Amino acid sequence: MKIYNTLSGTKEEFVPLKEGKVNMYACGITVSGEAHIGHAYQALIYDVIRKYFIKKGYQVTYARNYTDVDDKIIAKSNETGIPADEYAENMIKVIDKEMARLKVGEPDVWLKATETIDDIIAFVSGLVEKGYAYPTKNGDVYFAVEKFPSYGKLSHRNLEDALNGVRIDNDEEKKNPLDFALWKSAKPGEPFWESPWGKGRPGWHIECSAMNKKAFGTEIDIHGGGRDLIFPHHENEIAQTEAYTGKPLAKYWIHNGLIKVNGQKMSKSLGNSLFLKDLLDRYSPETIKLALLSTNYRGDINVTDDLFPEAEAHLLDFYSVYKLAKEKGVVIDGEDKVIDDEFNAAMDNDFNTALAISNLFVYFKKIKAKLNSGDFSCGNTLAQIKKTYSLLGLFETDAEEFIKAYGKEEKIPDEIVSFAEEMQKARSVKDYATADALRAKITDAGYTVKINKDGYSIEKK
RNA sequence: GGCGCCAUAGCCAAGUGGUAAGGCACGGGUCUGCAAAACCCUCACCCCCAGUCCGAAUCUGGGUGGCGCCUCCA
Repeated sequence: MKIYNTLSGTKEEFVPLKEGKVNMYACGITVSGEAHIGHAYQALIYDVIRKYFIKKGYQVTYARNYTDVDDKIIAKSNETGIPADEYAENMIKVIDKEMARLKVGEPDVWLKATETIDDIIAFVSGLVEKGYAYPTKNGDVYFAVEKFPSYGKLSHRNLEDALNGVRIDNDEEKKNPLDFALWKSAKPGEPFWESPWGKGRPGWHIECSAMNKKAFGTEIDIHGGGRDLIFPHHENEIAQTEAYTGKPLAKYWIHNGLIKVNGQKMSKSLGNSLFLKDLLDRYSPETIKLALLSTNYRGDINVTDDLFPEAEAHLLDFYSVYKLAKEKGVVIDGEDKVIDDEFNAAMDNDFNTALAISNLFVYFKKIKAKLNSGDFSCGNTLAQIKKTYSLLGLFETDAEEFIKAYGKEEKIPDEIVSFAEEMQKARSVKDYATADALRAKITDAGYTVKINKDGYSIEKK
């Protein structure tokens, strides 16, 4: 099994720290707003990865966090008048609900920054004691990057490189512009906790280090997150944890690509964020998953107008094969080892869900051909596809239900049906002028009539 | 400016040494009064240059182009 490790920049054979066990951690959401498609993508990927490890027989512990105290949350709190902790708590509930709607599995361990404050303070104290961090007279505590020689090893930049890019105004109290806050003193009106350095709250990076330590102790197998977190977030996590524990934070670092919308980065300032809620209102959860998993997790996904509609059309097509098989009396049961083997082979190569999904088209094409030629020996294959691809969250709906819910066959108004009936009558007596006129009426009303061997069908356009 | 990632047909997208999966679109065909749908078929030497090798989309070097990060970000 191969995994691309950001740390080495190569695909590596996966060897767990402890045989048969996988400890993984993924950086979750800062709950200053609702979940967007990028959050969903990230949550989905690590859930799939977790499930695959379980399938391979590993005992997996998967931890995820919520950052529930930060500048943006405080800003939102001031904006809305809702206390910051309450705002964060509500947002977590909303996000959890949406993720559940998408049917993304929950991690084994949920962590929240505000529930880890004691650990964070102990962590920061330890770093100060060891000389890796220093408090300022304002009550802030900074990590001294120069004290950590391998700073930059994840993002592959050295201190000089990184320094080169610094472009923000810096706190004069900092010894090095790259030093980052472990603890921030509270300004009037901000939420705070008592600490050896006065009233304050944790910096972003230290939360993850402390939560990781809380959940797993020292070194973990896999640490994941969005690619935008490599620098500085994950770089800083490494510095903190390794300075403190003297041991590597994680053996494998994996990073998923980001979502773009029509070629542009999704951002608040551009106003082009796609919220999970809106997508779920328009498409089935399986559609969203199929679309997102059709690209390797490391690549960016460019969401264009037809990405989701196309995925939904594919799913409808797949489900229609199940429906057809059922109608032909095929008993969907049994095993097909080839399907599962091919799936595993794809996933063993850095979780290649894109390849696994493209295989589906080949399978269904063959099954369809079989069914149409009167060969009904595909019940085992159909059963296996359901079983194997449930790992990606696909084919978990009853075929008829799915088609009913997301297909184009909606209730057709009686008027339209009667037009179609008349049209058929006209056609039977070769009165094509009348037939065409009726067809035009139906089309104008927003429907399409399809003539086929057995009669006709009407679809909404 | 620094660092990183990427570059495969009109579009999306697999493929890490042996002569290019899959999807969408296009084109052709079967069917059809017409049309739609369905089904079948067709469609790329892999950004450029040089090198390594019997052999490279796949490895090395150099270009060119795009993106990301360096400020909060999944």
